[in-house]
Amino acid sequence: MQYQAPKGTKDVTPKESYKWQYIEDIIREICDKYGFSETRTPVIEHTELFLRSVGDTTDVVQKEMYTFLDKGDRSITLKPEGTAGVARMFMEHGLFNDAQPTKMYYLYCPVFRYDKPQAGRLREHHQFGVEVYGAPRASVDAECIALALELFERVGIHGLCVNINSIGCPQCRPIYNAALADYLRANYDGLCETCKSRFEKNPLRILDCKEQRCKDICAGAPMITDYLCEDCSAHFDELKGCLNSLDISYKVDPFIVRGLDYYTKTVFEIIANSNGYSGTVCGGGRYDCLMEQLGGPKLPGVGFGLGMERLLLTAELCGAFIPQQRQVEVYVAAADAARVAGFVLAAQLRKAGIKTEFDHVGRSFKAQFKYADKLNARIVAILGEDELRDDRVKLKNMQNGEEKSVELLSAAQSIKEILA
RNA sequence: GUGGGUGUAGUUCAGCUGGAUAGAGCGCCAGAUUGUGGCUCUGGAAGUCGUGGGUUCAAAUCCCAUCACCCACCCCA
Repeated sequence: MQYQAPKGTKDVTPKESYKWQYIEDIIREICDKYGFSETRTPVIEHTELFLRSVGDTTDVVQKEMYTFLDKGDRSITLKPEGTAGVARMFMEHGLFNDAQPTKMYYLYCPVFRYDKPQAGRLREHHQFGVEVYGAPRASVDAECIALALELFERVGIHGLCVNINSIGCPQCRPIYNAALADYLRANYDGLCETCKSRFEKNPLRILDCKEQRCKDICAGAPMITDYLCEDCSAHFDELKGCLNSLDISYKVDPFIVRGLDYYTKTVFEIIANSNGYSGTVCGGGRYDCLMEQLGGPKLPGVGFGLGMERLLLTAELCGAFIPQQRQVEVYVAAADAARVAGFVLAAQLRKAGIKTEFDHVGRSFKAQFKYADKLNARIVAILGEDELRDDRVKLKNMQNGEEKSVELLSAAQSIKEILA
């Protein structure tokens, strides 16, 4: 084949789009129930927005962004995550002037990261995410987690782990960072090479290292949870209390450090451990300083992002049943002499709200039947020369084989009776 | 970005210690069944053997490069 989709991108073929639609429908329904409204923001943003929000020392910004100059010499970036764009939209439209909180979600939002692709990790993937601004209490944090869990449950994904942590705020984190740096400096020689370089840029990231020697060192490192200020500590306690009250089981994992700089206080990850794919299927947290950092008012925020491709992959590995939504209700099979009449009948049935299919290939009468069967049509409306002459149509129920002849004019009514 | 594996019909794969017209299942099309599907049987279409180069009398098979996918690391959704 001469052309193929660019590396790390994936087509959704017409055979599988129903899976996406199924999940999207569930998402809309749940978000609506929780009081979230959909928002849509551009695929491109000014590069500066991501430098200021995601953070210019993060891997995402440093090596994974699709950045280019447009014809007006503006530096433009394909969005690598969903939060920054929504924050920008929120400020640009002065939504902070409305009664708060503002609860928003985005769906099928394309996200780009220049990374080495593998299963569940693409260069272009699609996110569903939730953003709440103007709600400082930890109950929203818990509400977001509950929303995500409800989605997973509805889709049929089980065996999930909720890991939470608090990474403090500008008050307490510097104190912790200093303590961590002191500890790591004392153990510097034992760290792996990448961690040695991390030490200068972002020592927090070392906690996330998968190398055993670094893990061993980190096991004895000071814990952020011991350094939280009163406010952060109370917030973290409130979150745990809220999760407990909803019977959501979770694990406090002091080693969760998110890769995006805007997080404060709550961070969480939902991990799938299904046979085959195991990894983060949802990640999020609180970003109380983001809005201010971007030059807006001081307004707390919280949310999460969730990769749709990973969600779908995990659902399939869990053996989740995803119903095929469309089913042909009537296939109009017409003999050659009755083609025009059949074409018109199909149009009339559709007008009556019946899902109808008609032959546009020029198949033989018999082949039309075979094809109707392949489409899983529930009824075949037969228009032969006899029927055409008598202004009638024969309806065959494909499940039980029963046939009955009805007047052409009352076909829609008769079909509805059979379908009911 | 680092290391490893794999690329053969639409699809899943066989063939690979070099040898003649490159195979199978499923799918697709047609017929058996001259107005009636599923099952069965018969036939058919469909492949630059990922791409480019090299070795050789001869390459799907060996070598090199390249592209893509998969796995691990990194990072993340």
